[in-house]
Amino acid sequence: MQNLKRSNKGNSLIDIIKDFVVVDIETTGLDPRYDEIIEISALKIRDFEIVGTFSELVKPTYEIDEFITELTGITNDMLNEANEINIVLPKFMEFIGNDIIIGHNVNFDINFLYDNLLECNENTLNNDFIDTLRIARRVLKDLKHHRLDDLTMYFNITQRDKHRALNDCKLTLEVYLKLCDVINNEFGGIEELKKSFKSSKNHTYIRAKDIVAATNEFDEDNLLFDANVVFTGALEKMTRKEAMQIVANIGGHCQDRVTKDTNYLILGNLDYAKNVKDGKSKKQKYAEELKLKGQDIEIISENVFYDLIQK
DNA sequence: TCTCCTCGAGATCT
DNA sequence: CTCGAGGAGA
Repeated sequence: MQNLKRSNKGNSLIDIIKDFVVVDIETTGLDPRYDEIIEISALKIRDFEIVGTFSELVKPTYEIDEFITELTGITNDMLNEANEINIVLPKFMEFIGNDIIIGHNVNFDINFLYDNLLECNENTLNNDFIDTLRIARRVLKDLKHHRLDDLTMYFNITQRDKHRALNDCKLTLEVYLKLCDVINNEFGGIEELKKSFKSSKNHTYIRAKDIVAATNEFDEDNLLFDANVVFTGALEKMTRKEAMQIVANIGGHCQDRVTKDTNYLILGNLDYAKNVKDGKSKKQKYAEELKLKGQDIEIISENVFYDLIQK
């Protein structure tokens, strides 16, 4: 594709700070190369309080489409009266100064601003920034989604109907303050959070031995009871982890790989695995080999597995 | 068995 | 970026 380096762009920080600016923009789409900024807003924060507000519509080169009007409530009529980007940007830059920028998925906003600034022949946008999305994903691991709407819902903050930049700044500010509370009260403090980002070995590997049965009441008639079970490939209806939990609850024993004790190999979808050439993983090949030698091992499809766990 | 590497998919912003 | 797969090497 394209090699957009954006040199001198600021660094992504993980921190609790009391002085900063919250930034949000509205655009005509998601791609900075083709889409335009139609609104820029910012809040200046000192000692966790709002001390200044910036909010301006920006007149784009092309008319905006219905989808964006529906999403934001911004119309072409409103934009016709607005200033163009080369007028608004310098004022915005003066407003934010050297402050650290906070935003939700803030790279989106910064990349748009950075590229537009470059086109207007201004300086580069080199402020450091803090991304509430990045922090939320780390400290609220149990949440399935971390969109701004999900977080305002989670924290019982007012819901938004349309996407307007200034309102979204205010919501992002509240989310950031709530996240700071979570970091302090539940995560063990900001240093603990920083540490969790520093250690590069955050990649968690699901190990069969980590799955323990949630019950002692086993159905001893189930074929999977006391059987050794291995999965290969991705299942359609659930994750590997969920499937292993079900097996454990039936009284089966999950393994990470096929061994001489394995009784069932369950085949998921291997399409995604580029290094599996002929459609069979190493687990499957080894299982077939063992079966030929007379081992009590069944190679079953995902659907047969679902039948087995029904009973 | 344990640790690390690679790769694809999905998430998030409008 | 983060997660969850397969796989290599010690």
